Amino acid sequence: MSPQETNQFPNNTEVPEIVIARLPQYLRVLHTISDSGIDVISSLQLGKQMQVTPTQIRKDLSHIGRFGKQGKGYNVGYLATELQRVLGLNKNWHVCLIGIGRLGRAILNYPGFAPEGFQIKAAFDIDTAVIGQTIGGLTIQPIDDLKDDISKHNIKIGITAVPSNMTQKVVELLTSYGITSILNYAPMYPQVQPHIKVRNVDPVLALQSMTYYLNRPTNGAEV
Amino acid sequence: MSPQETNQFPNNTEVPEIVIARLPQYLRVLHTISDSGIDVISSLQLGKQMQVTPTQIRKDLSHIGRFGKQGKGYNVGYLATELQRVLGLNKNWHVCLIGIGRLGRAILNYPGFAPEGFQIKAAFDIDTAVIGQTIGGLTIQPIDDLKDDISKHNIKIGITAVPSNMTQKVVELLTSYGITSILNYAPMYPQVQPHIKVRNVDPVLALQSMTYYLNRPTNGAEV
DNA sequence: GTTTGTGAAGTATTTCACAGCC
DNA sequence: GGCTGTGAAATACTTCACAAAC
Repeated sequence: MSPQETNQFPNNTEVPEIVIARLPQYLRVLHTISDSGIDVISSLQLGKQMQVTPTQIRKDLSHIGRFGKQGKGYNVGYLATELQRVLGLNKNWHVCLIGIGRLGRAILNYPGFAPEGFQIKAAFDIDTAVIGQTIGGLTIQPIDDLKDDISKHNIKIGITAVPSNMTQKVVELLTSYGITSILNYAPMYPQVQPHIKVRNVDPVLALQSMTYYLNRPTNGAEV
Repeated sequence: MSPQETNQFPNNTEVPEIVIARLPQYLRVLHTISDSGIDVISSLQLGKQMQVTPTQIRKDLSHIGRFGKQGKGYNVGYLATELQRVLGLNKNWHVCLIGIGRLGRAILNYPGFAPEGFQIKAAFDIDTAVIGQTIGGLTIQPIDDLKDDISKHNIKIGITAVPSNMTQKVVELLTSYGITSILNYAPMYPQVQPHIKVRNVDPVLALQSMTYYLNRPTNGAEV
């Protein structure tokens, strides 16, 4: 396949969402591999490093294109670039944050978003005691500015860090202004239309899904 | 089935992990339903509220027992209690935290764990500038105390908030001391033996799995 | 010789549909 | 009449196995 072919969608079937969710993980590992000076890697080696089967890597990648060379493997830099392109990570995304409580402040100060191309351009609250404060270089605004700021700053992603009982309302506000991607930190899962993507960050739920196994007799410990 | 029967394992086949991961979500919604004064709920109503199919709820619950009444539905309080029991959430769990950087501090101050029965009993770091400080009522200890503290405080769960390049080592340390449940905040997935459970909290990965859809022509937006 | 990309086979998970019970 | 619990059917996902490419 010649490089100038536009092959962003090699077939007309949907890429399974579970595959999409794995691509950023591949990308991240490719970056560390690239940093260590390795130029070419096989699905076998990559799979060993990630503890996934090489077949899964090849099958996943086959959903979005053909990036490898038989007998060789994948060019690390090229594959990373292609994954970034497919995932839309070759540009910056503008994000807004709703809810400047304890958690919201931590998010504003979290240094992990910007280097990955996610820039928090505006932050909102309803509490007049918070509005006007400057945190992490951003001045907190009243929620009424949300609509205008979304278009002004070309914001495509919303982060919600408001109390559970307000989250559904805030999510509906965001989607009514055209936001289709939401990262939700509240411990409840807002209901949205199918074309809206929500990812929930929920450490308590993660803990609660492990205690089940702490209760069992230690199966597999004989390994 | 009489209540005094021990039916914690209605059959000898494994409960799928994907089912276990959904049970805490059911539990959470049941609590809010209970708070609103409703005593009995059908899988249809519950499914509407959670936007999942009633069949899935019934099938999931059937893996761990029979909790409903035909023609009626589920007693909210009873089902919640049973889910708590099966998940091991009817007791407190002792947790330790490794890594007291910016993120670790936020975790120590996060008020969401304790009400759900997860108590951070000890916190560790290797930085002598941090060791000895008191944060959120806990005195930060050197990592060398980890082994003793795990047995002293009956700690069963570890939270890692150390840099990516140290996470694998810290996870191996924890598992070598008998920890089998780990909540990992580092943006890398540590490799562990099959009987060790790891849950990763990774907001950047969550964002990166949404940008794919932001790039597409808005499919489904015609709804 | 090595490794990809992929149909086919095999598993896992979800949904259907209905007997049995309230 | 309404709803659960569950085999059977359908769908989704993973793994196998191998032809084609290097």
